Amino acid sequence: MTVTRPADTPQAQTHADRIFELVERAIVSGELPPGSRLGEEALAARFGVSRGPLREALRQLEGRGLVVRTAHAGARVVTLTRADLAEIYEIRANLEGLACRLAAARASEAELAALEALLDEHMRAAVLRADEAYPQERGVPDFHFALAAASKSRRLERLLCHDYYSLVRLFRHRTSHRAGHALRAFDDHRRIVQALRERDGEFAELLMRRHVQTARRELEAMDEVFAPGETVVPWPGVAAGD
Amino acid sequence: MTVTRPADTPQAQTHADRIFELVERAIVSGELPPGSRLGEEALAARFGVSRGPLREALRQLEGRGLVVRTAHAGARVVTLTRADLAEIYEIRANLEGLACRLAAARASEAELAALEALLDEHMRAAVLRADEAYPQERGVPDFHFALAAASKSRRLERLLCHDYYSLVRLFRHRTSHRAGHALRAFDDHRRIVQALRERDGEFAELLMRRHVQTARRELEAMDEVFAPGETVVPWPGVAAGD
DNA sequence: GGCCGCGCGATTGTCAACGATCAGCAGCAC
DNA sequence: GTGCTGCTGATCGTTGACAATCGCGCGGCC
Repeated sequence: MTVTRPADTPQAQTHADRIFELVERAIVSGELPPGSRLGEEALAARFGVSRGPLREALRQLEGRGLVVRTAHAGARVVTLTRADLAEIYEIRANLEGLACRLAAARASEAELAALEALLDEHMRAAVLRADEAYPQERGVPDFHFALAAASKSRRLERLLCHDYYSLVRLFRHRTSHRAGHALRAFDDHRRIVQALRERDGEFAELLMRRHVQTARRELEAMDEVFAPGETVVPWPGVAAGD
Repeated sequence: MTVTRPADTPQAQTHADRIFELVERAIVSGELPPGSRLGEEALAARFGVSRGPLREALRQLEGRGLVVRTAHAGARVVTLTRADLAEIYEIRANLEGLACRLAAARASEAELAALEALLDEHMRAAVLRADEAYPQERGVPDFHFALAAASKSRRLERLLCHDYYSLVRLFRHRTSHRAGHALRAFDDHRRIVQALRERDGEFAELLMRRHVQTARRELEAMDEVFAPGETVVPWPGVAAGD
């Protein structure tokens, strides 16, 4: 009983894992803006570790698409273009649609009830602060996360929540999220859950695809998502190489 | 102009990148069977590098889903279960379907012609050796690769050809690929290209989904894909944890 | 005056050694 | 005989230092 569960305690995490999460959070939150250089020594000093674990974390972040590395030239935070947004949301629409289709067939009654309770909670939160965005990372779990879990496909869930959500948040982190968007999104979610209730996978998939595509169009409409100032090219030098 | 292109010469590759590819190839080819332990020192000695670059390569492989790492316990080649096969092929069917839909709308005439030429070449190769499998990694480029490229979505292409194809080959590497499968697959491919020619994205998507799902069912039918002997559980100890 | 080559600084890639942690086993108490 | 405890061997995680490479500014040359 004196054994501390290594899977639960953050102590069991190795330094590289912790640095990975910290840098990921810094990138997604905008603290490390797109295109900014990630010097190894500087980052290592900032997080109080050596360059070894940091390099491993950087490799992992590269695999997740959050940083781009060029040999002997260092790592930078990825700079996403309009084409990237279109591609990411196209893929995400399909994948989340698949999650809906699977969830309609596999979700348990308890999971459906949990989804509905989640919607109720979101509505209450949205009513409380109408000017605020749709609740995210405010302690209240995300709708898309719960839905991915209900698909009962661990790989799909990991792909959606672990790999792609960071990229999506990279786009959303500076959007002001006017209230109209939150209400429309909430309505979409409600309709999707209803389709899930009726076990109509095809319809749920269609609704989810349209929901994601709507979000894409909304994001594409605002320019401030991409460039902080007016720099269209990520950084001078290698741009169209790969 | 005297500059040797660093992106083309293999010299520009760092050790970690090279080790990554080598270990990936060893895993996919079955040289490192599923569940086998990947001791750092042994691998480092085998490839003639230190443990530093090797650890980076292992991290990258973990991110790609080819190895599983547990802190302080080492890395092992991933052992894919029947559930994994179902999940992977379900996702792949959707993604390749998406690639078809995009390719139907975006592929240039030259790309379509190249796809048809590829099919001709495949047919000739299949006719030459009817007992052989569908031509793969024999110098002749893969059909699915060309199609992913034709989708004009770099991220989708990377996801399909770079991330998921290794997993698929992990399943296929020991299947004997009887001739019937090759012929049916070739016929599927021909029909898909025809739909692409007619710019019928919906139909091409449907065909591709069924094509992948058929491959899935065929793989599920043969037991030798999963366990080399009769060990159903990957390795004793932690099994259902994650 | 403009362009080319070149050395220097900074940064990355790599290595070998140190401390930390876990699995397995011998030994002892019950 | 059985269960626990402490050790030991091996392996992983981490560190600091060394070598290789690239970008950049200076000087020389056309």
